[in-house]
Amino acid sequence: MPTGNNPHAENRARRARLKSKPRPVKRHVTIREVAKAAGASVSTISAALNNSDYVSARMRSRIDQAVKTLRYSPNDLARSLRLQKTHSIAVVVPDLSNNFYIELVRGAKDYSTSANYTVLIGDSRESWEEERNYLVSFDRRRVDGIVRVPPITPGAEKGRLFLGNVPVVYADRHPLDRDSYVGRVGVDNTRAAENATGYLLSLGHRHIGIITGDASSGTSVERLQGFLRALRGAKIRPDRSMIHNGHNDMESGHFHGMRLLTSAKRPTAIFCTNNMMAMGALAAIQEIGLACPEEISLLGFDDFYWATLLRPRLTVVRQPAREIGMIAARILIDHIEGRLSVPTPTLLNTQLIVRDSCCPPKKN
Amino acid sequence: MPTGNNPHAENRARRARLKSKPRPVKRHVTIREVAKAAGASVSTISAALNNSDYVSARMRSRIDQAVKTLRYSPNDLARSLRLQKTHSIAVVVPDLSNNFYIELVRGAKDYSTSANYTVLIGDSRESWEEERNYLVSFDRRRVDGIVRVPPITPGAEKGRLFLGNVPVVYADRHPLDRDSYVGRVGVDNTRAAENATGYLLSLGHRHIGIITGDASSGTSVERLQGFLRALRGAKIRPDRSMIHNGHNDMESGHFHGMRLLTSAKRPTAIFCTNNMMAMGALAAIQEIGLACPEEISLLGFDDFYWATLLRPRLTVVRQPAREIGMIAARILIDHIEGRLSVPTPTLLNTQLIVRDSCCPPKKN
DNA sequence: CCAATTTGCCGATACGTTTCGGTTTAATTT
DNA sequence: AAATTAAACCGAAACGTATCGGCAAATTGG
Repeated sequence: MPTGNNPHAENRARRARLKSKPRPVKRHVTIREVAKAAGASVSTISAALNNSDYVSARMRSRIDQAVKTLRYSPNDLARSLRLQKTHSIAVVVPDLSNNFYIELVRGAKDYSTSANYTVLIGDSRESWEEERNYLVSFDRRRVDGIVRVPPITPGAEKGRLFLGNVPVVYADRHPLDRDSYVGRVGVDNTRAAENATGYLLSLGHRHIGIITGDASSGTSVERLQGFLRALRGAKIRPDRSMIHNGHNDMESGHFHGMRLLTSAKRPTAIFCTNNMMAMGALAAIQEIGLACPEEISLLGFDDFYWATLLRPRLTVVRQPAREIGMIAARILIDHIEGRLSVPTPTLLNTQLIVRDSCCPPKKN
Repeated sequence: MPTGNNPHAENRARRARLKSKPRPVKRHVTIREVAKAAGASVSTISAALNNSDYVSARMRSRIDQAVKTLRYSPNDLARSLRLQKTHSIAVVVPDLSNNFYIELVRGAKDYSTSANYTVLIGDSRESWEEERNYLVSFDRRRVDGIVRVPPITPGAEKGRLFLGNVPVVYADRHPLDRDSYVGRVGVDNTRAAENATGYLLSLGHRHIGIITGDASSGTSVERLQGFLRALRGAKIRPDRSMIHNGHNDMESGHFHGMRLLTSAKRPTAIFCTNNMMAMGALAAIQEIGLACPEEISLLGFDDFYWATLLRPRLTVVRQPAREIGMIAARILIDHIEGRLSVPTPTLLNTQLIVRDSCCPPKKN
């Protein structure tokens, strides 16, 4: 029995009022109704459901029964509100149609699941505005942390959004300027690009074009630097006209591929710093009707499951996408749960997957 | 000033207690602190933020000020709890690495955004268990509705989960048994498959293999039926050994492609009822070293952006993936907001995209 | 057999919002 | 000038859950 003066009438009245306006179809069953059905108090139900505390076997089975017949589904909104914790993280990537990010997301998801966290996915499509929308939305949802792969586009991130106090770990890409984060995981881009370029050099190429991402991204810059370093190592003066900045999508790979292939001094090889641009460049090659690799070698970054279906089968630098996602999630969750660590960048190894799209240049 | 007896001490104490255990790093700014900073009451802040009600220009600017300096970010958990509405829907698809579903998700997302709804993405990877996890998780999050593309696998959905009262619309695939839903959108699979098969017949093929999905899916069944109907229309007895059931992934496309291609009476054409299996079959063709399309024609279902990069460029039945997602979201949201409609299936048009992977069979 | 534990359960409170009904002050009407 | 109305704001009560201190009853120890 309620101890105070009877609040039932009031409750009823308020409820009716609330209902009157937008007329929600059907209410969800609450823990209170379970309590009534099981002849127990709300707190007991709660205790039983979070199987902690003392609750007798008899009571527990009565509760299970009630839960089942009422089809009770706990309200995570209320739960998270009370707990001041959602047990969820967000992963925001720039392009879900890029298989690399799917793998990354899946890695993050799998780790999170094993750590009892839920994952929310954002797909910013290389747009700062879209990404911002996702970030504020996730922030308002009070995710416990965010794995972020920011867009790369000129114009950069204007306004510099501040997410409350949500910890962020950067994966794959990272911003150039000092941004606060609790972790960062990716690959040693400079070394990977240097090695890859070295491979082309070893085949005998001296005139190599590169299609890389925008210079506002640390990742793109590093890959370009690796490229340049390899050239310098081989005593080759980099040719300004051989360096093109794309947007990490197929279209700009195609566009800049076209420009490279139709330029006065056509390169004998093209290095693309991500998979989408490599595909775009391949499209350009096919369109012009050049024989690949005989007339033009093509080297990509990121592997993808249909790379072997292409003709020629694409030679690429493989990044461990799945691991990047897993480790990003791990670092993030470790931080959330107070297992601190210094935010030193975690760098994973890349691997050059040699297939058919590169060969020595034709002598002329 | 508080009117009752001073509750501050108590609050402080409880807060300390709450904090003591897992030690949350830093609390979020609440509307109450904004109220204090702006010298207004909580209800006024709320009114201002949801720019409704009467709030003077002066007050509004004071509030804006406070919001900005405090970096206030409203708590959507509390908001949704109070509102009994999350303004979000979930989209659960079976395979995010299949570009078809990315497009579908993006369509749903774009429509939802325009209707002021947020989208949560689930990727069940063709696993009933995974899908179930997503569904109950989204249900507990109290999404307002779900766009569902269930997995296709033998073993089917055991236990038949009941999501509270969350409205569901099926997209692309739909279950065979009577399941309750508020809408369903896809294509006329039977007709699409019949037309596609008709195209192969018109090229002169009489011996056609098909790789389709599991028979537990209405969609797969319909596509198979369309195939059979076309054969019957051409007075051809379907050959049981030409019909293979895969799992809608590349691996099974490869597997069954192999079996078809190495069978005693090799077909002159193969029809795959989704894009992943088409790619798998192509891999098999390449592996065996058959000339496509001269020795074996290949026809796929679903278009994808790199279909023209493959050699031969793939001929496919294109489904309007993006539209399917958009319309699914529209139907769902219409339902949520009480704009009712009869749950009659919405069928969109497919289109046969003729490229290079089909040609008349060789005379022998 | 009584005191001290332990076991099993319950009531009340707070998490951060929104909303409804009031209340005060200012503006308008009679 | 008094009475009505409008404008601008506020207090309190939920939304559904978890937790903490209490309180009986059952169990134990001496």
